[in-house]
Amino acid sequence: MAQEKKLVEAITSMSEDFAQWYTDVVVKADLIAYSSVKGCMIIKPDGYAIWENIQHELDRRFKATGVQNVYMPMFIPESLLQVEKDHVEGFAPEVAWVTHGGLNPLQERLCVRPTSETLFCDFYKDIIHSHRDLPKVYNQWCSVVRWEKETRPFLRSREFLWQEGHTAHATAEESEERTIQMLNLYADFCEEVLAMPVVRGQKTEKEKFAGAEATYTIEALMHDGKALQSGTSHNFGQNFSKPFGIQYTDKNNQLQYVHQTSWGMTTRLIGAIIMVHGDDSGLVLPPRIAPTQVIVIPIQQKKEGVLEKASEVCERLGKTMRAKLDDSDKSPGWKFSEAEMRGIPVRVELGPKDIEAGKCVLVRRDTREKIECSLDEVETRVAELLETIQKEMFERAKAHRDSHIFDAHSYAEFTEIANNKPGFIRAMWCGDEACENKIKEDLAVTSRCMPFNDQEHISDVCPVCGKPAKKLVYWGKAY
RNA sequence: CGGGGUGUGGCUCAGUUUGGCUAGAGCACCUGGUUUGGGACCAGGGGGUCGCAGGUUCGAAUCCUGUCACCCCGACCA
Repeated sequence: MAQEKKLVEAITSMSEDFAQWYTDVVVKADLIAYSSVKGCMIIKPDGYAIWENIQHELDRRFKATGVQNVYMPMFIPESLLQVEKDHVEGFAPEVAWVTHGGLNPLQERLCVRPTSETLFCDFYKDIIHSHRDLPKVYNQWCSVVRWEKETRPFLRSREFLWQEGHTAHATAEESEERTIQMLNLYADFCEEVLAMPVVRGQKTEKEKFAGAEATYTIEALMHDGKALQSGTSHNFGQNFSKPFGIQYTDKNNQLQYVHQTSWGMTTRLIGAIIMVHGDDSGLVLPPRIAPTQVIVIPIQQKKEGVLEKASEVCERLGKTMRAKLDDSDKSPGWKFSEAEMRGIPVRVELGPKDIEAGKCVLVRRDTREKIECSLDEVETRVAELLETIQKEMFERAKAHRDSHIFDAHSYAEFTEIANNKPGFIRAMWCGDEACENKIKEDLAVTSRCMPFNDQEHISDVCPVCGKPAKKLVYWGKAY
C-alpha cells in the first residue's frame, strides 16, 4: 500500500505537545503571522476581528460605568518614568528606548510606553484642582511595548494591544470601589462573553503591580492546567499622587492628594480563548466573540441552484447574526476542516438532496453534533444553537476548571500535587514572602491570588513553615 | 545573559560527512479539464544561486575564517 499522503500539515495533538498545539492553532486558524521583527506578531484579519469584538463589548461595558476614552503619547521622558520608585524598578528592565530624533541624539531619552501611569499622572496633576474635577475616569486603547526575552503569540509579545483605564478619585473608598467594580466587569465579561470561568482575588505583595497598594486579578485555568492572569485592576491609593503632586482642594478648602486606580486587559485574552476552548481540530470560538458565527457550505455547488440557495440561506442568517458563505472552489471536506480550524461555532451544510427535501444540516463546532433542520426555520434554529453552544462551552470550561482544583494541607501533599496534577492548588498561607519564594524555587509554582469568594479555612497552618495561617491562596504554574 | 541547534523557492525539508555535470522533493501557487455529503484527481506551468562577507580551489550549498539572524532549554514578565 502506498505511503499515506499528507494532505494537510496536521495540528499537533494537545496531549502530545501542548505548546506546539497552541502554536499550530494560532497559525492554522489564520490568526497571526510572524513578522520580521523578533517578538512582534502580525495580527491577521481573523485574529484582529476577535480583538475588535472584545473591544466593542468591553468598551460598551466601560461606558455604561462612566468611562471616557482618551489617547496619550506613546513616548515617556525618562525623568517622568522615574518619578515613582517601585514603578521604575518594575519596568526599567523591559523598556525600549528612543535615543535619537532623526540624526541627532535626544537630550533626554524617551521610553516607548510599557504602561501609561506616569503620563496619566503628569496629565492629571495639571487638570485636577478641585473636588469638582473628580472623579476622572479615563481609558485608552493602544499598544504598549515590553522587551520580553521569551515571546509567544498573544501570550507574550514585545508589543501588544490593550486598554488601560486610569482613574483619579477624591477618597480611598471611591478608588477601592472602582478597582473592584472594574475587576468584576472583567470577570463578568470573561464568563458571559468568552465563556471562560475565572477566579477573582487579590495578588500577594510579591505579585502585585509595581507601585500599587493592592492588585486584584482574575485567573483562568487553561486546558493544560496552567493558570493565565487574564485581567488586573490596581488600587494605587496615593502612591502615585504624592510623588506626582496630584492634589485638589476639598470642600473644606484643604489640599488633598487624589486616590487612583488603573486596570487593563490585553490581546492575551485571545490566547486564553484558544487554550480554554480549543481542541485537536483547532480553534473553538464562543459564539458571542466569533467573528463568523455561522458558515454556509454548499455541497456540489456547481449543480443547478445549489449556490443560489446557499447564498439565499446565508443572506437570511446574516440579518440576525454574523454569517458567511464559503463558495470557494475547494472540496466540501476541505471547507469542513477549514471551518473547524477557524473555530466557527456552527456550520450549515446544504446540497442538492437537502434542497429537494427543504432542509439542511447544522453542525456544532464544539461537539460536532449534526442536526437536521428545515430550511424554513433555519434562522431560529441556528440562533438557538448559538445560545446553547455559548452556555455549554462555559459549563464545560467550568467543569474542567473545577475538576482541576486541589487542596493541599501539608507541604508533602502540595509537592505531590504540583508535580503530578496540573491545575490550581488551594492552600493556606502564613503571609510570609519567604514561604512564597520557597514554593516558587522548589516547584515553579506561584501564588495566583487570594480569592474573594472562596475563603475557606482548610487548615490552621502554612504548609511551608508550619506557622499559623489565615489566608487561603490559589497557587499554580502560570503563563 | 548562560547552554544547545538551525539558516537551501511562500512553507517543511533532502543534498554538506567524502567539493564535480543543468540544485532536488512534498506542500502551496498559476492554466485547463474531470470532480464535490470529511482536507479530490489528471495534465501542463512559474518560482530558489543555497543567510551575508571574505578566503582556499580548475571547480564551493558542500572546506576554512568572520559575521548576522532565527529557534529550543534555563533566570525576568499582561
